[in-house]
Amino acid sequence: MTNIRKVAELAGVSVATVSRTLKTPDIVSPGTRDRVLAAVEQAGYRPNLMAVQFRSQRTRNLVVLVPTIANTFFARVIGGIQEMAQRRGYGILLCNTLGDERAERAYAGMVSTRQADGLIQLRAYDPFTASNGKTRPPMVNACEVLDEAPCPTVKLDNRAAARAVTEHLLALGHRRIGMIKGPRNSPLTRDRLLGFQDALAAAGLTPDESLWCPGDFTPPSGHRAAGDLLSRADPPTAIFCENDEMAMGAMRRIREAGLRVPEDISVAGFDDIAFASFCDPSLTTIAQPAEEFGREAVSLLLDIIDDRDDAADQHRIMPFELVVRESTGPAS
Amino acid sequence: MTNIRKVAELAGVSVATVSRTLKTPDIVSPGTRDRVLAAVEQAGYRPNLMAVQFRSQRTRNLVVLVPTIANTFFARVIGGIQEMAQRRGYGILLCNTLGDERAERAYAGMVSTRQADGLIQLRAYDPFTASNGKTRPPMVNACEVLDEAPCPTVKLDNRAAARAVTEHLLALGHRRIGMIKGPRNSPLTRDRLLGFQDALAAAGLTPDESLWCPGDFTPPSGHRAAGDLLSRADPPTAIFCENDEMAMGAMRRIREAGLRVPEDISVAGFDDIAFASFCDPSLTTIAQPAEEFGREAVSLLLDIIDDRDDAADQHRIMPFELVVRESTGPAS
DNA sequence: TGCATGAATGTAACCGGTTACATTTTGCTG
DNA sequence: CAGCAAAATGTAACCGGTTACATTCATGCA
Repeated sequence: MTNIRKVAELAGVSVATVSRTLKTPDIVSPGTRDRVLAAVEQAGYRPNLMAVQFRSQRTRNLVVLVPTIANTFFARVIGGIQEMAQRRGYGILLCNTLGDERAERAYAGMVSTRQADGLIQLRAYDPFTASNGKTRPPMVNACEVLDEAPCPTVKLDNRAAARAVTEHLLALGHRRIGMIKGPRNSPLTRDRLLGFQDALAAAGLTPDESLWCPGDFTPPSGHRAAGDLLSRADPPTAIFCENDEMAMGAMRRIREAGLRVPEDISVAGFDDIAFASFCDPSLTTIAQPAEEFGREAVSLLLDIIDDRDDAADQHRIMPFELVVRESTGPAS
Repeated sequence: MTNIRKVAELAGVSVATVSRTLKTPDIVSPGTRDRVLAAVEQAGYRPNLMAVQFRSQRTRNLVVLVPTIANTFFARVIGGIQEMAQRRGYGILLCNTLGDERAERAYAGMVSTRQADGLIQLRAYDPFTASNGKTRPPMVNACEVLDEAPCPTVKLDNRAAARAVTEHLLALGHRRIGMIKGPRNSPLTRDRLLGFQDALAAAGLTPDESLWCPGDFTPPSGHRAAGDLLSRADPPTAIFCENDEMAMGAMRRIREAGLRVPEDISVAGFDDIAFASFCDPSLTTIAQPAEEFGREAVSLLLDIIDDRDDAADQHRIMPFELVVRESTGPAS
């Protein structure tokens, strides 16, 4: 392996001069500089970044904990994370946790053990809970956010967005509205449910909890839940799904039952994934700036790492937009 | 920072004993072992992995170059990579390259500079081409594979798979079959096109190149290309899309034209992404073991890294399966 | 010419583990 | 109890950069 000593020897200078030529060329005399650069070229020298990182105690890597990379929305968020990280000179270590807290704590250890400089968590769980009293490693919580997050957060006003969807359905004359929820115990699911109830309450309706079905954000779970709703004696005229993937599954199930969307049943989703505008019928949903979530999370995290004073307590609320497409129509 | 010397002091032993207690506990006497472990506990000691990696010249990280993480198929492949890497004790550094060769070469540098131990490339490009005569860093090329890959590869027999799809369409009586291609210059696109031609030739048909439209594997490009095909004087009765995302876009466009799938036009895709079975109509496609691509790639890469002798020249062909669903039917 | 000053360069400690080799301790046998 | 092998532990070099501090050298001025 060609190291800095070999280059120094080749150029007839000391290792310090080689290091300086590469890091602060202006304090090296032009003659020496050229000689060193020629030697670098000749030896095909690339600095061993492990040594650099070790010396500087900075890896310039960030750990990202993703519940499921298979989820199209998260894929977009990761795209944004990746883009901003690259721009700022950081790499990302992707960890697909499948929501397993033990795995998340293990991955979070990569920050404690200096494999990475910070962590972005896309789920509502603090993997550093158990870390005993020590200073918290740099972390940002985005997308699905803890209520009392001990770190900066980036999230949507899920309650307001869910309310907007529900109000849209109410305005179309729907009164019995089914709900396909996300995983239990999630603040995100809870907030979307609250927004849903807010809208019903504002319209003077009492919510019917028998129309709330559990799901897990995958198309099959939406399919199953919709089947459940359709089998009721008095099925809903509209279904609000907490994400688009479940909405796609639900629409499929409705058609399998011989019913049409939106003529017989309206369906709304959440996230505005790429397929939302290409499926049939195209999906009414809430558009979120997914990539922007990622970019913002990286930005906040690097603020902590470079310890900007005001960085620790930043909480960003990202904008949403109700996108009305073909899957919702007047109540029959 | 608590380091190994602090722990050694606390336990009243040498740093070597601490190191041995953690790495090879069996060669340390039980009494000392307990004392050291207690000190580790008390000090809250976590080994600095940067130091470990630096010393051992192994990062236990792998770089993954992915053309677009937004593509559902790649998301599954990455899932498989991540799973196998984790199982073998490696982390993955994800790089979303968007097909930019300059970026790919830059990321590949992470291996040359020891930020990672190896690289998985999911696109047909060798980011180490320019590296002058040196020994090639460990690399595996998967999914979209170079013809004369200088490393192990994992791929599908794209030609045979495309032929299978086309034969299915021919069997349904289709004679004018449109083709929506992937990006030019891609061996993958070329092979799928060859398989398509193989089937036509075997059926005694002469291919009509005017029915081949360019696309880029995204839904909008499929949408556009389908519009193009429909505007022909004599549009095709079936369209074979080189991936599912374009097929979704194409189906959308067909319905916008007031035509039905498959009654008026059949559509077939490639990849069998999650939505293929949930869209309307569900999509006839080629199922690929996406996660298995990822797992296999990691496996081969680690074989090279641990230099198993026979590792360098392995080429895996993964199985495919034609999945016939609702989007293809008899020619009208 | 002698000396001060600053620029250029060299020397070596350092980061925190690992491990070859040296040294000490333990346990066993005759 | 001597003597030896094996087990346990300690010492210090090492990985490859960075950088504080030391040293050398050139320049300008009195």
